[in-house]
Amino acid sequence: MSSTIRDVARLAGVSIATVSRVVNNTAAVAADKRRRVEKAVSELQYTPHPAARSLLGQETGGIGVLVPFVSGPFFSSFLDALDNSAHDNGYFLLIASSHRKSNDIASAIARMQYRVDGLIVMAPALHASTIRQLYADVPLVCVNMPIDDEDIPGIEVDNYGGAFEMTKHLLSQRTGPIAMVLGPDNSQDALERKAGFEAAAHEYGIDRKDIHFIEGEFSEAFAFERVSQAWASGIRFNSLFGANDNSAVGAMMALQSHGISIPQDVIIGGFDDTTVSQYTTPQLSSVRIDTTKMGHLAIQIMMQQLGHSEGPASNRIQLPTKLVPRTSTIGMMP
Amino acid sequence: MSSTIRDVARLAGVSIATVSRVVNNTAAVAADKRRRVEKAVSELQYTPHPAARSLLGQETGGIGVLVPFVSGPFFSSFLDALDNSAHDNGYFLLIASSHRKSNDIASAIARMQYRVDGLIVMAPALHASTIRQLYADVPLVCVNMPIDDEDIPGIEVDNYGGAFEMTKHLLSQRTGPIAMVLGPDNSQDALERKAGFEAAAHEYGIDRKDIHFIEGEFSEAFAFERVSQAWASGIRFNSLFGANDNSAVGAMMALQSHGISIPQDVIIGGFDDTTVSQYTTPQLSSVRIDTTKMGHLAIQIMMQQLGHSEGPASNRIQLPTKLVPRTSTIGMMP
DNA sequence: TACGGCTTTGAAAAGGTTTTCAGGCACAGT
DNA sequence: ACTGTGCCTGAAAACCTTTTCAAAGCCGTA
Repeated sequence: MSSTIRDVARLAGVSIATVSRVVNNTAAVAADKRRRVEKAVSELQYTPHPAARSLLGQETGGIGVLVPFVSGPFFSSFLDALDNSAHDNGYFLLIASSHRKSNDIASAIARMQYRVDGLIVMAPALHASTIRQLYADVPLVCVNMPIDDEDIPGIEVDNYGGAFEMTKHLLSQRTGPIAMVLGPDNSQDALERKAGFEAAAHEYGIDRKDIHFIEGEFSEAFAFERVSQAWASGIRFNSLFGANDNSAVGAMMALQSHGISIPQDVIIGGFDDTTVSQYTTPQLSSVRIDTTKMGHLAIQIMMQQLGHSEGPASNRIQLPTKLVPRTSTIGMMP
Repeated sequence: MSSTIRDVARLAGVSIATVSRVVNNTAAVAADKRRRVEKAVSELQYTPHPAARSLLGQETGGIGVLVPFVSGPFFSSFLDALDNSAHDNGYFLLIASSHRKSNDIASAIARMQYRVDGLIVMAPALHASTIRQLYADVPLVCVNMPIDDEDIPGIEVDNYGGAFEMTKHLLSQRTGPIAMVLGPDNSQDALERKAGFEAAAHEYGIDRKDIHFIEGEFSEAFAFERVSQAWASGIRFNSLFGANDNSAVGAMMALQSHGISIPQDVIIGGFDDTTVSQYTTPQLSSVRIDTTKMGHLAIQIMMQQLGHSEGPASNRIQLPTKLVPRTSTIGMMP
């Protein structure tokens, strides 16, 4: 069915070495032979077998990507950016999701052995050095996760700063008791957001007993339930910060179902600025992470690691976040 | 760094053939040698080089996936299901997006040559036989696109039926002039939805001059603009069907910005039942496609093609759609 | 004419694995 | 003791490509 370099050589009346030279444009070949080879290549629709190439230690042309989930607006727009940039650089993506379970990560990485030229990993519950240990032979770029090794390049999101800014925004609109729906506690980004929240609350002099933490796991349903419980059990607050948009939306629904008006009674802010935040009523204020830029940067750093380009000056980038105020936090001061 | 089958053989004091037999469990091996080999394997952390395997015509363990976009709730939840099922079957995914441009599809497929054991393609603008031609050597499963070859397995979404049902729903709530925001006209699914819409409108005896088509391209912004224009230019209708949720939401925003109340003045239905439909005000009625099931089925059919399992009885499946009525279509009869 | 240097070419090795083929060995049956 | 049978094992071929090495051809110069 498919033709090999031998078939091409035979048809063109040259040696396979010459065919290889023409195909890869790697050395001078006489004009007439070059033409004959090119003709044979297109006639036979010859494509070099990538396995043979990578067996010789050549590049595979693949970049492995590990994310907690494939779906969801946050991850999928990151993947989209990754896909675009990779494609532009002549690479393709091998994608695997871990669903936040770390044993899946190990097996996914094992399966990528020898198949990729580099690895882009987002695993908020793991440390970069753990990943590096799992697959040491290949350039690694860590995104949005704790990077505990100087030498591992990566992109860190300013979760702390974003949460700090959002919390300040909330408290500047409405002071008094405040609540936060947390994220999963093995998740570094969730912890950083919590820290930013706390710092801002302290800066505003909010009394410790007026700071309420509500458990969450980055999901709308869970947040709905826990916030509902909290409110029913008498916990009161003037403003609420959700560790991500899902949690904030769940909280909004829960409070509204208790007859609370947003933003008149309670103001709410989220994190990630996913698509939904524009469609809730009121529209949800959030903290934007530029996932597209994050994807482009990740590939850019990877290309640099692979020696294909100059890349950014440093291979350790802090990605800023941006407060996006909407109607869920715009209310009158009491 | 990484060890080869030769290193294992040397350490265990056997031939490489024996190592291969132990690793693949492909023939009887004396108990003591087996143990020695296993010890050596774990000591050296030996993993067979996939390139060498696939060079021998073995399976690569990869499945290529081609989708128009990676992001967006519809595609990403499909990808998520694909990823889960593939992982369960020991396969990993090579993902590429075409961004609806067909030349990208050709190059993406070319890049997957020899790297995958099968191809799952969703390319609503292309025909299955075109894809087959592009890469003939490998099992193909086509999803949500026109399948013009008896022998190509695939999953067809009942776009016609879904649109028919939604349109009937709309007209049963509110008769009279009706509009539809179309999809891109090279997109088979968009055309089927249009056909279903027309059929239902005719069945309800709606006069041809009371059926308005508004251009669209499956995007919210585009729909917003065109619907706004249409309304401004005096076109009137009691109900509107968006070829997908994005278009329906765009239309809703446009009409609301003209002071029209949904559902009091105009009722609106969409298609795809993406996440946003639950967050708009009013909530958007839509037609659900079970993307998770779609992904599972696609892998199931692929496994069957690869001879790994029985799979469903037929490898040509019509995936039903389901009407999900919400508040955007619940209004009083005039 | 002879020789050095340059360009172009092909033969062959290497890369890591699976699989075929044939040989070796032990054991049972005669 | 000899043969047949069956199980284990290792050598070697095959998969497809890139790259090194050496040879061959050609040109110009001494």
